[in-house]
Amino acid sequence: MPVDVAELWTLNHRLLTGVMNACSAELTSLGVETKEFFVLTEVTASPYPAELAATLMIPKASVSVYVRSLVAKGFMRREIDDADLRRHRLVLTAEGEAVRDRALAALSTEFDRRLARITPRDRTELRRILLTLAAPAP
Amino acid sequence: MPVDVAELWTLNHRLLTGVMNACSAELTSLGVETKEFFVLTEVTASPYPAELAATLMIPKASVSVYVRSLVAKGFMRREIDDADLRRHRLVLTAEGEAVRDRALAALSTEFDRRLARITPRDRTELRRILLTLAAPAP
DNA sequence: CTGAACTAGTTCAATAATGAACTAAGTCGT
DNA sequence: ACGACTTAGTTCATTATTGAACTAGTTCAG
Repeated sequence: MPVDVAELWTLNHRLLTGVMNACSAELTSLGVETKEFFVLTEVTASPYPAELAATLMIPKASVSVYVRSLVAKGFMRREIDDADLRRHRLVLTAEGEAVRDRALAALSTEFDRRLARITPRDRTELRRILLTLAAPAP
Repeated sequence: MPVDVAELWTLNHRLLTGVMNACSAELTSLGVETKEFFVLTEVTASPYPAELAATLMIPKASVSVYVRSLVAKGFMRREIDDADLRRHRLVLTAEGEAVRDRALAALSTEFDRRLARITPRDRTELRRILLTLAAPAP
């Protein structure tokens, strides 16, 4: 059976959108937008805007917007990087970490509702396969 | 090992965006936008705007926009549904089918480059798992 | 019948996303 | 230590997306 790109895309899109929609009320009450949420979860691993844009594969102009908003809400702050004055090191505030964790928990609950449909072994498989596929082109 | 929602989302996003980016030149030369492409591939299975909006999980206002553009380009046409005069049955033109197939081929080539990293059995697994996860909430 | 409630699709005004141009800082020749 | 090139980040003008209001057709209870 051939694996059809468009089908996989649609499935992925449905999965992610479905989970997101189910949690949007929760995220809204935490005061965080969908795109901002992904910045919140990645910023510790990739603490500079350019790095975030690269890992999350979103335009850096968009990262600017999300970071500005997150800073305005008090979820993170910019620090000048002593080693390279062009760079803004992004640091989560305590509130930012709390919101990230609560949002992650809400998403996980909904996602687990779906993951419950498949076996634990399948979950590990899925992660392994996606890790391989999503790696940058060689 | 816990499966982290945000991680899966990021992986998915990277995979799909990466494949799309690699093909954007091809799609552009075929005269079709990314979102429009998914409408093109789904319209045979879901020939009405409202149905498309539901399966693709995009707002119906957006479907309106994409369909308008695809019709303007001569890739599909609207027919009034005899059974329900409110409905627009969408039909691909010969050119629309040709473009869909060529776009699908381009995407598949790029996607296969990535799928080549995993075994055929894993591909089937992936599809099976996503089918289960992406089904509408019970 | 009638009209209230519903559904398909569109339009439009408002919002969100982003390419391109820009500023500032860093690096590397020579 | 200079100029040419590269990189980080922002800004802004433009385009893309979409919620909400709307039109038109359908359904169905009374």
